[in-house]
Amino acid sequence: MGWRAVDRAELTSTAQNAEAPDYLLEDQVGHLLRRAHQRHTSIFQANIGDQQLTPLQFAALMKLADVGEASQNHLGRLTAMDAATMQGVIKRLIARDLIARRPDPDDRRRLLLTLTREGVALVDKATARGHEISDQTLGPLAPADRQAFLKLLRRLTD
Amino acid sequence: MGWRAVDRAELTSTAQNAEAPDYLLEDQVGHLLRRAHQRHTSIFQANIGDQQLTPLQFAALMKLADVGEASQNHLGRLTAMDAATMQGVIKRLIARDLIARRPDPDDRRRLLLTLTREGVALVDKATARGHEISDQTLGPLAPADRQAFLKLLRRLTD
DNA sequence: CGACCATCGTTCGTGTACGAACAATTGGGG
DNA sequence: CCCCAATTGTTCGTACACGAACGATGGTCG
Repeated sequence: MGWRAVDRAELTSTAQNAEAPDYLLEDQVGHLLRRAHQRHTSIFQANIGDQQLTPLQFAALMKLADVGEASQNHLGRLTAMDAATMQGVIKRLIARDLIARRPDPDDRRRLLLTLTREGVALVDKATARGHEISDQTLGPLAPADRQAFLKLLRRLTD
Repeated sequence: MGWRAVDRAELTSTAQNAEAPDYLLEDQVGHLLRRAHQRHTSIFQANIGDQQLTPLQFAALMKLADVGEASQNHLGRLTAMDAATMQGVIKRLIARDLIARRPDPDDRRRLLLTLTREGVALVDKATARGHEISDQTLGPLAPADRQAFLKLLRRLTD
């Protein structure tokens, strides 16, 4: 716990406002959501077992394994990425030969995405890791609280 | 609700895997945290009433108003931003003349940050907005569920 | 058919995120 | 007192995130 000495020093620093402020950052949902998400990505990186693979790339791969084939925008909606973000994610996955892209014969605007053999292999290998990551992220919660938390969290998700 | 027609089309697309996949993206904490955070930043932008002000810039301002004065790294720890991220946030706030920077006479490594008069004025104006944003983010939850949710969320926050 | 509007993929610009490396400074131990 | 480890702020590179604008294609409706 290397933070103790540091934190003690922080407290003695510049406590200008003795009165309780009317806006406490630590109590705001947005800040807590951001920090929880930060913690999750940190857990992801430490456990996914592939230094290059990011959470969004993983999400795109898993979703593609789920639906089999999809256009970029479609996959973007399924994974909650806009078209511009999708560009970069797809580009990097193609560069690693994890997915392939071919024009849709029925709609010349669309590019259909599929997993390559390497992509399928990576999905197979990483699926268990993904579950471990989710478990570890929820680790601080009592098992009985986890479903309740997920249920509430899902309501804040449009 | 302009998504209905679109969503119906999605469902008819490419349902390759009839069996239930062993990894459902929609059920993973990380994905839900990301989406909830996305929704929050969207609510923030629509309600903060300052087109240029971002959630992190707002957090830095509010925290600075709270502690009065802090070095960059110190403020970074208080707002959960690393030193590199802090660079950009501070640079933009200084460019808008919302905060000022002066060397710490007791430690020549440090740069002390304080709110300018404009910064204080903006904080005063935006505090109520901040509370509204938090309320609206928690809007989908029943009032009785909100504290329970925040309590659980706080546990996933290191 | 032809005007019109939605959708698809792309690019640009700005703003988080963060690992890594760096020079300057500080504080502590020998 | 000197050495050394830790801290501070900075820069670089990569990867999300998303608004905005764009050209190309597709479907619809008069």
